[in-house]
Amino acid sequence: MELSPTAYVILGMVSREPRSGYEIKALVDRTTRFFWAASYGQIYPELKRLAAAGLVEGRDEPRGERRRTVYAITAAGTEALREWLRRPPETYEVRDEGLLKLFFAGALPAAEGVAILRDMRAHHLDLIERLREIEPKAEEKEDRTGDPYPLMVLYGGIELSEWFADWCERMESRLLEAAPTERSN
Amino acid sequence: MELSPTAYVILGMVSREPRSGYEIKALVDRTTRFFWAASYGQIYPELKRLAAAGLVEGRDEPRGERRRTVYAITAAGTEALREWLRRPPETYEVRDEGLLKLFFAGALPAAEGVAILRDMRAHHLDLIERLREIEPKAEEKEDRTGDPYPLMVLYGGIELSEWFADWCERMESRLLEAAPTERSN
DNA sequence: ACAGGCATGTAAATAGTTACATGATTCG
DNA sequence: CGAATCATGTAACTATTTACATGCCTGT
Repeated sequence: MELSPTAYVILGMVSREPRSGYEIKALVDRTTRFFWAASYGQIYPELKRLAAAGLVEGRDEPRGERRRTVYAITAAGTEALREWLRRPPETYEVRDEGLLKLFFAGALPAAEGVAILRDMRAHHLDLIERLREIEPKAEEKEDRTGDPYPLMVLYGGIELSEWFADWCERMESRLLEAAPTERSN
Repeated sequence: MELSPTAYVILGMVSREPRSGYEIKALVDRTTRFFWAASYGQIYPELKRLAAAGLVEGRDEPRGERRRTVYAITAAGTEALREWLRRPPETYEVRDEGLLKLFFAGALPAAEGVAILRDMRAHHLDLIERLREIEPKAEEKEDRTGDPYPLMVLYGGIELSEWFADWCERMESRLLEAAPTERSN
């Protein structure tokens, strides 16, 4: 049985403790979103498919009058998750409109490539800030669970963004050296 | 008129010289594919839409009996491309199944996270090699056109992959230090 | 009373890939 | 001659996002 990567995101998210679709979405938004996003439109139908396949089990756990279904992973689900984790990854995709614009920046008057690099840099700086906001929670969680991987991935994301922002800065300087703001020295 | 980023890829590709859909696809595969892919299923219909909108112009230029339509950018097309280049980028998406697996690696027995990092590292090393194969062609092209951006982006991609491969290596060592191959001191 | 968060879900639209069909040309 | 490449295109499928609908609960 072939599952989509998004199915494994869900499996992974319920593997430590049972969660509702809503909680899974919230968790994804705080964690994997940066390298693997998922929307309600995927999560709820996928939960039903996984339940039908016996990889998770839903249980009604209403809070007051508000209905709520939490899903727990089954033995078969744990097996499927591990089996996936052991297969080499297949998808590695980047869709970066900034790099795309930079690639075509030759269609613009000389100095304007610099503006693209500045936008890209600002974006990564902003991303770093948002990732740093997550940090305390992730650190606390590592202390509680002893699982080093989520924090490792978070630090990796921060470092990567720092590399990217730095690269933008270096390329900006290089462009400015090559074409010194128009009439210079 | 709102165009998709893929439309701008096409506009960018025909902005320097007229090209056929087939040539555009081949170019994309050698260049932007690494941060913005496009398939025939997108390119041919999009070329017709762009032609209908007056942003490109198709001309029949058969080679022998083999029919062939090359598309040239129009003044309006150049304007649309420049206008897009000046807008700040919107999309920045990464879909990295390796990072996803690493994130959930806690579901695996201790030592196995290392295997994921090794797979990721191998992938980036391989990517570096493929990018280096493109290098000579890109350098030669920069000499011919004087456009520094495509090569800049290519070097950026290589450096990024090098950073990534190095990070994998460092994280691998860290895991091995933390859990020295089972039963230690 | 109302805003905001909790909770589940679906319909419609958009995006994108894959596979196929067709046929010419070139090179070994 | 056959394989690879040039060349155009479409149909079917899969994935994914967005927007909406519904309704309860908590805090101000």
